[in-house]
Formats: sequence, structure tokens, C-alpha cells
Amino acid sequence: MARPSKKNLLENGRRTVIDYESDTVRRILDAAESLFAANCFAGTRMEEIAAAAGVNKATIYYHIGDKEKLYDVVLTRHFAYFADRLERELADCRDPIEGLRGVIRIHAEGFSGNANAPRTIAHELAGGSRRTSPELLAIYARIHGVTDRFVRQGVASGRLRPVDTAVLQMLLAGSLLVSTINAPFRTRLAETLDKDQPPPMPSVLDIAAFLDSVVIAALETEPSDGNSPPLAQPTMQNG
Amino acid sequence: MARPSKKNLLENGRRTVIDYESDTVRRILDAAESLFAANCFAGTRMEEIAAAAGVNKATIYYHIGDKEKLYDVVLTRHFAYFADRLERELADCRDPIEGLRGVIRIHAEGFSGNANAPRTIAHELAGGSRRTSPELLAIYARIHGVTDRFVRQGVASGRLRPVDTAVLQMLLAGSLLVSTINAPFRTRLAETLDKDQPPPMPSVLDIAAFLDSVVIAALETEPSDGNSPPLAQPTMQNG
DNA sequence: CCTACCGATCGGTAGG
DNA sequence: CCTACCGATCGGTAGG
Repeated sequence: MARPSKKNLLENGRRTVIDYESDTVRRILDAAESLFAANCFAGTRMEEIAAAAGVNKATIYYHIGDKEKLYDVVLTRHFAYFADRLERELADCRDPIEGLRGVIRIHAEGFSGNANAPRTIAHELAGGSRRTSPELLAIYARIHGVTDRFVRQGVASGRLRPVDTAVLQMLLAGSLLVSTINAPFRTRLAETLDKDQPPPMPSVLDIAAFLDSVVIAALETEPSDGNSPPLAQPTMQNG
Repeated sequence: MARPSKKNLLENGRRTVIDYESDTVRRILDAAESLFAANCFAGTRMEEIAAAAGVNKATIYYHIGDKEKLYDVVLTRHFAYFADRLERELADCRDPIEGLRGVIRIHAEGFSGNANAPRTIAHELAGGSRRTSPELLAIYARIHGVTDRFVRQGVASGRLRPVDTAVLQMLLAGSLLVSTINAPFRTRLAETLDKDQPPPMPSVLDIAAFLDSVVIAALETEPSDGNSPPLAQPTMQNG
């Protein structure tokens, strides 16, 4: 356990900066992450988080802060994960189609690898993004920026039909997000639709494959024979 | 105010069946609907609902029941709205492409017309569908059934490429749902992306237009010249 | 005896 | 980091 220097301690005997090296902090954040995801902000009790982390409730206030601050740290960590991965793994990608497929893949992997992310984000969006800080919006802007780079590259080079980045990002990330969080719903629906032999319901990977093969393919300009039917302009703004 | 018959009253002086004709019941349900949507189940207080409805808290227990029951009634009403509209408005539609466009239109109109629906559904899905009753799943099965009818018709008649109904429904409804509930997030993001002149962010109608012109168009089989590039099979199951 | 509620308060638990 | 608490407020129910 890292021993904090004097400078890291202040008001009310609480820490002023969060020590992310501390194992206690990690346990608190991990416990908070899964509880906020399952029960949303209002439905999660501080005592519950403390118990899951194996610490006293007051320890959370010492290391991190109040419930709002703890939630903000958890939510920021979710967004930073995607911003970091997208920028790192697609930094060298110069092909817009490959780039957009990478955006789909990273969202699908991230959401299915840690369902706490899409669940917490869904709660936050559903609640009107009331606890979304400007810092968090800045991190999301990086995510938007990666997709936007490939869209602009693709349209400029003629490989992609004109499309609004925000519309595309919403379609890609939104459908992957919903397809992750509704897994329990789908399982029970499958039983409802066919009691005896429930058919397999689509996984997030099926949705990702659909987005790859249908949406991205539809946005690609045709090889050059010009025989394909005209495609309506998907959006009006962003002139 | 409708006067209930003897048969409608029972245990503990509470009503056994909900009188949907009662104006008091309507006010309670409307208040609960908007508060559950904004603050989710755990974040909504019974006292708050009562105040918004202009009744005493005990009146909710008399007319409807406890918090779980009230939530179930509200959530069921949301799903029933879509099931009813889809079945009614698309009952006579025999064209699979027009039918799927109708499914998109009704979801877009329903979500944007009453944002309480997508917000509450998002909270419920994010929370793991813990409060989703078998009766509610049966209502969703009707929604799935309408989309499934058009998919089967389209594939059987050769107008539509093979596609899994659950995947398509998830892509259509999911992206429309997210694009509705993240309106506040988008507004603030637009300001972050361009402080001086925030560009218009896509509305749910832009998403609906994109789904119409890109996704549905991509699923349509080509006119017959057979010159279009091959399209990968979107999904593997549902043989 | 009933309907349609209200004022007051219960045992427990939340954030701090 | 914990013990020992607080003001307030939660969902639900009593009697009238």
C-alpha cells in the first residue's frame, strides 16, 4: 500500500488527489464500477460499495470523495478506455474503411469485454447526462475525432459516400451498446418466443458483423462500374 | 370519478384491480412515468410521484400498489404502445420494404414523441431487465413478430436478403433508442466540439432517414442486373 | 357497512 | 484508514 506524502493530504483529513497506485483505491473503483452498472447511481449505496471493496465506508470518502465524485471517476474511466484504445490501435491506420471497421471492432470488444461500461453509459444517457462533466465530454470528443478522421479521409478520397460522423458514430456505437446491455432481455425473450427450443439470440459480435457487412459496405462507393442504384443522402447537415 | 363495484375492492382496503378510467389513476401513472424515466426506479421516491400527481402517497397504494407494481404498470404501458401501434398501422401492409420502413417510422415517432419510453426502457435494459415480467416479454414478442413478418415475407419473395429478425430489430430500435435518449449529451458535445458555432447534431429523424436509405436499401435485393458487389451474410443463425 | 382518501407515523437505512 | 454517530429521508402502513 503506497504511503501518501504530506502534500497529498488535506482538508478534513481527506486526500486531495486520488492515488491510483493504491490497491485500496483500485478495489473501491472496481467495486463501484460493477455496482453503478448494475443498480445505477441512485440505486447504489456507499456501504454496499465499501463492503464489496472490503473497506469501511469512510475509507471511500478518504481516498476518493463523495458519491458524485466516485461516480465521475468510474464513468471517466469507461470513456477513457475507449478513447485510449481507439487512438492507440488506429493511429497508423490510413485506410478509411479499415479504420471504421476498427472502430466497430474496438467498441464491440470493449462493450462485450466489460459490460459495466455500456450499462453505466446507458444509465447516464437515460438519466439525461446530468452527471456528465465537461472533462468527460472532452474525452468523448477524442472518440468522435477518431471516427471523424476516417469519415473525412474516406469522403475526401472518394472511397466513402458523404455521411455525418455523428450519425454514423451513433448508429455504430448505439446499436452495439444496446445489443450488449440487453443480453438478459434477449435470453428471456428467446424462451418466450420458443419455449421448447429457444433459438440463439444475436450476440454483440453478430451486430458487429452486420454493421461491417451491411452498413460499412453500403457506405463504400462502388468499384467504378457505376451500375449500382442511387443511394439517398443519409443526412442534411454538416455541409 | 368512476365508482368501483364491490368486487373491485379487497385485502387491506386496497383495490385489487386498477381502474384505468379513474382520473386519479391517470394522474398517478403519468407522474410516475416521467419520474421513472428521468430518475430510474431506485432514484424515484413515492412521495415525489404523489406530489407530482397531486395526491397523497397512500392514494398510490390504494389505487395501484407498491413501487414495483407501479413501475411494472408504467413499463408495460410503454411496450404496449409500440405493440399496439405496430400491429394496427401495419396490419394491412403487404410490402416487406414498406413494412420495415413503417417499423422504423413508428419507433422514431414513438421515441421522439414521448422520450419517457426510451429513457425508462434504457434504464431497465441497463439494469439487467430485472423488473421485466413475463407478461411484458409477451408484449415485446408482438413487436418482434411484426418485424419478423416483414423479414420472412421479404426473404421468401426474394425482395430482401436473408437477415436475422433479432439483429435487424436491435439495429433499428437500438440506434433509434440511443439517438433519442442522448439528446442532452449531443447538445453539450456540440458545444464542446465547436464552442463558437456548434453544428447541428443529428436528431432521431436523421437516424431514421439513415436507417431507411442505408440499412434498408442495403438489405434490398438489386433490381435484377446482378452487377452489385456481393454482400456478406449478416448472421449465421436462424437457419 | 362502504368509498376514497388524509394526517401521522412506523421500522430501517441513506449519505456524510 | 476505522468507530461512532448525525440529520433527513426512504418505502410502506396504521387508524379514522
